Amino acid sequence: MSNKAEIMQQLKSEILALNLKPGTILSETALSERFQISRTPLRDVLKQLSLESYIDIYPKKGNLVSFIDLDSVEQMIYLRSTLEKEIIKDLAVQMPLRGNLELTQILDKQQEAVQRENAHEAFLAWDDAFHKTLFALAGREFLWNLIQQYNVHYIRYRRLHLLKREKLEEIRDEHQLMLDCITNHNQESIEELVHHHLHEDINARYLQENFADYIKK
Amino acid sequence: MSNKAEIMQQLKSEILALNLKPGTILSETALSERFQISRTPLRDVLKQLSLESYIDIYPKKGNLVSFIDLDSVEQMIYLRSTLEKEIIKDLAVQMPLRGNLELTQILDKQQEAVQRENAHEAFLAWDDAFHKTLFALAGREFLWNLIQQYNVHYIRYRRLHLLKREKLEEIRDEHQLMLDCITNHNQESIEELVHHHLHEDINARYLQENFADYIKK
DNA sequence: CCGATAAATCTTGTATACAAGATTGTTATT
DNA sequence: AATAACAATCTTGTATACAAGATTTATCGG
Repeated sequence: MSNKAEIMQQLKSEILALNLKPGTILSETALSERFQISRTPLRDVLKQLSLESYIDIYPKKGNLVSFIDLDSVEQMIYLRSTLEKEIIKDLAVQMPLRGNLELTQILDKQQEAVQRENAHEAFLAWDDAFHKTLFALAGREFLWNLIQQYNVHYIRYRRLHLLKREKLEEIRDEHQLMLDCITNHNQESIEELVHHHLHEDINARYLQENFADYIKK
Repeated sequence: MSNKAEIMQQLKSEILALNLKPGTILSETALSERFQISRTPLRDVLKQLSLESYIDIYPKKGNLVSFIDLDSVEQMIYLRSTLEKEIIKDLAVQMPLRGNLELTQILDKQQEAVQRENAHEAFLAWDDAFHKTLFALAGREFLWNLIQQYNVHYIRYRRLHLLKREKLEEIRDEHQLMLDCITNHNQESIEELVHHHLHEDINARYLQENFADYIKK
């Protein structure tokens, strides 16, 4: 572990996995000892992390792992919901041939994860893969990547929800319904479907009560 | 002119105004002499400029003002169009009381700019103000700011179009129509209106022919 | 003259010493 | 004991010397 890209990836994944909890101090000197590298390249990494909202830099005071910003979460859900409605409607008009196969394979893997115990991580990964593939098939990978750069708060928010199996099944089934709409060229139900799919599990109160010290006030 | 924020603002505005042309080399030593500051803080500025696509950093080679990426322009227009359809529909359902006055005042100023000669800059500024205010009234300033961080290519693209007066009048009139839809709670025409408004002046060929050396290949 | 190789000179990347602000702890005074 | 002033020690911010890669120039051989 020595170059900047690796260090950044490492810190990002620790923050997203909540191993580095919101509020944790990331001091330059401590990190430079941990990664055996000088402060200068480390500052590059921290600068980028702050631009992507992983950390907050307080000049001459220190760097804190950012608290989860529920407003940001709501805004990103609105953005994703709006965009995905449009993208899925586009796909219902025309989709690349390979699309049906790719999406079906992902749904199979996700179904597998629903059945397994302790497969929460895998489930979320296949969930992401499904949505990312929708963007890609519509030629909107650019916008998927743009969203990812602002998704720290949303990703951590979602990870804190431990969803019951029935909920996982519902999510997976809704994916199936989306694919059905696309293949049947049925634009009618898409808006409501996508809106429900992305807004359903907003439960700010649950987080406020159980993880108050992770949340931005 | 000495602190980092000022330097960044200065470089951003020179790039957006195309005073710094795409492809121009921004060497650290040259900039450090110009701004009378050492390379370290300058590198912070350049890092951020690259993350917002103002420049491209080629490691150990140099920093170039980025070429205008027409794909990015198209993607951002799709994003804005999709979002603004939703936002204006939201406003047609409910808008803060102050909204009507604020938007009307902006439209007046923009009308003034249409009449004046050589008011192209002012026209574009009021155009931006109108759209920004729509976002703000809908409680979506967060998303407006997000878009701005990826707008280098779109802003420069739009600036290269020298629009005729008839075109300016059309743009301004469409703004008026949008406001009418909102106040009349008329959701019907919004989709088509917004789509036409943002997609109309895509004329990649014009740029390709007249500013080929500004465009990313 | 042409081409290849090497050297000089660009560029940015990294390490580190020092500057300066913020916080903490201590001490003196009431 | 409480408070104010000061000092020590944290933190990050900046300047600069040096390292290392990339490019250009020069030199030498054919």
